[in-house]
Amino acid sequence: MDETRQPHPERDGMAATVHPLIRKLEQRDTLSQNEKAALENAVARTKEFKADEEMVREGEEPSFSTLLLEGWAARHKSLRDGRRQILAFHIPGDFIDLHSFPLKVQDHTVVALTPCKVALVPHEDLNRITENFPHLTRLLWISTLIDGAILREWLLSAGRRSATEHMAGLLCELLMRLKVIGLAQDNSFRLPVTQSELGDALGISTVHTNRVLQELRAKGLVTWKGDLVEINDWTGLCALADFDLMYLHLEHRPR
Amino acid sequence: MDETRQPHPERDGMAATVHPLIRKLEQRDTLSQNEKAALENAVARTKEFKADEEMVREGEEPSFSTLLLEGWAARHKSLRDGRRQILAFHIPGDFIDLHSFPLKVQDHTVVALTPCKVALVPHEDLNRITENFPHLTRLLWISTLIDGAILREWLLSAGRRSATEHMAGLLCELLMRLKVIGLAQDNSFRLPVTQSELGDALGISTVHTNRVLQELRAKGLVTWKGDLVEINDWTGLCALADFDLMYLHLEHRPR
DNA sequence: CGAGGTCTTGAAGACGATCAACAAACGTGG
DNA sequence: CCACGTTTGTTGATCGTCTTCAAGACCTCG
Repeated sequence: MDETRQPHPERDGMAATVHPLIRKLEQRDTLSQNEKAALENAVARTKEFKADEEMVREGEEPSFSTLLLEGWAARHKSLRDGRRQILAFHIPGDFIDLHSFPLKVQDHTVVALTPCKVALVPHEDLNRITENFPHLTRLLWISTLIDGAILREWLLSAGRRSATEHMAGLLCELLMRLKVIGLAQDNSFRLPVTQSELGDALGISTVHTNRVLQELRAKGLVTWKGDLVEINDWTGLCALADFDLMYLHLEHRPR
Repeated sequence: MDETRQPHPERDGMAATVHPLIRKLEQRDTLSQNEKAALENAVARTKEFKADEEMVREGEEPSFSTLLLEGWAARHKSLRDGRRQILAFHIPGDFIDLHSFPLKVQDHTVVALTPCKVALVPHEDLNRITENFPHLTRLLWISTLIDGAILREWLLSAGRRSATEHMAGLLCELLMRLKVIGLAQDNSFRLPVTQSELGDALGISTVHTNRVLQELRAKGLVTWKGDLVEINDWTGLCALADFDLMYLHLEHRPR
């Protein structure tokens, strides 16, 4: 069974927690017990989505934000004629619509790529956090800023990297992000995403996506076994992509 | 003389203020007198840059953030071999590196496209704002989130729009943003940006940029007189670009 | 076992890149 | 104010990456 596609129904009997978010934040700065408790208490309830379900829709004004606990999701926008661009891949620990808290209106759609489990965090609780926990507020702010930093790298890739370089860079990024939350061991991870979806993320056709992946395999950089990706030549992949992980802001420091 | 290239040395004898930022924020929500004063007081000093000077550099850890008061600037990232992507155009009222306040490290460079005047806002003052003005903090947060929303639209354009559609969309966006700060009258504005820079923003070559602009002019959508752009057919331009200004989050509402 | 989705392959064509050259505009110094 | 060099804008020709269309193989799941 595919671990990322099938969430554990009741991992060791405990209720879902904001654990992957805390892990992500603690990668960047230290959290006090109070701050962790404030995050835990902010979760009103959890919810599950099936694959391909829309989790948040463009134009909505949600009264809560959605924290991804298990599964993969993607933000995307489409043009009227159907051309679609994926704007981000999201993994556990990512707030998929935290920006709708200050912004109020959701300006794009988020879809579940696999079955997903999420925590719903009411905006009034987030408001309370901004009133009482300035440091934690900055950390939440940071998590939206890292989304922005990744977006900038994606734009650089879309504009100036070849399709092959772009794909290489995406794989580098995903490995690093998955490692933070413990979903990648060594240099391999599960990527439960179709080639069509990968193409929508790079802004290329499905056919070309297929050829790009073949090229990466032919060069001995990566191996695919089902949805299990193994990076065989990390150095080579980084060199091809001109990958510099600075943009992920993984350093631990006072923020 | 070109108004945007040549900042007024001493506009009616007053010192520079954060006025364009306040104008930008008040477009989205109401500011109290205290909040406006807190912003004004946060400005340590102003500074000027010549055209083509780097205002913030990748890898720096600035102790202040930079608010653009006059002139145009651009964020960009480059690959090792020199391919460059412009990630955003910035106009007065934009915080060009507010994200370096929570993030600490600047992950890309910002360059002055014209002579620029900026206000320097020490991070310790911003910290004080996050401690004492939660609502104002959310508004600052919003300003980084709008940058992110624009970035998502740019990524959609880079990935899925043709070069011509992309250019049309950029012109639509710039007109709307310039109107907010009073730098566009009717449907025309000064665009002190070379075709090479426009190409770096769209991720296309300079030659192709030139041909795209010719196409827009041939279709009667826009007219150029030096750096003065006039949009002759707003509806047509929006239709070509599939432009929807929702992503600019211009609505006034409690945040 | 059949059906629908996903992956793979080939061929033709479009969009945009690159190279090379020239024209126009601009700023600077004489 | 003109002369001159540099930057910016324009044009044509050729080339390459990626798209589109079409079809077939594979694979997973009911």
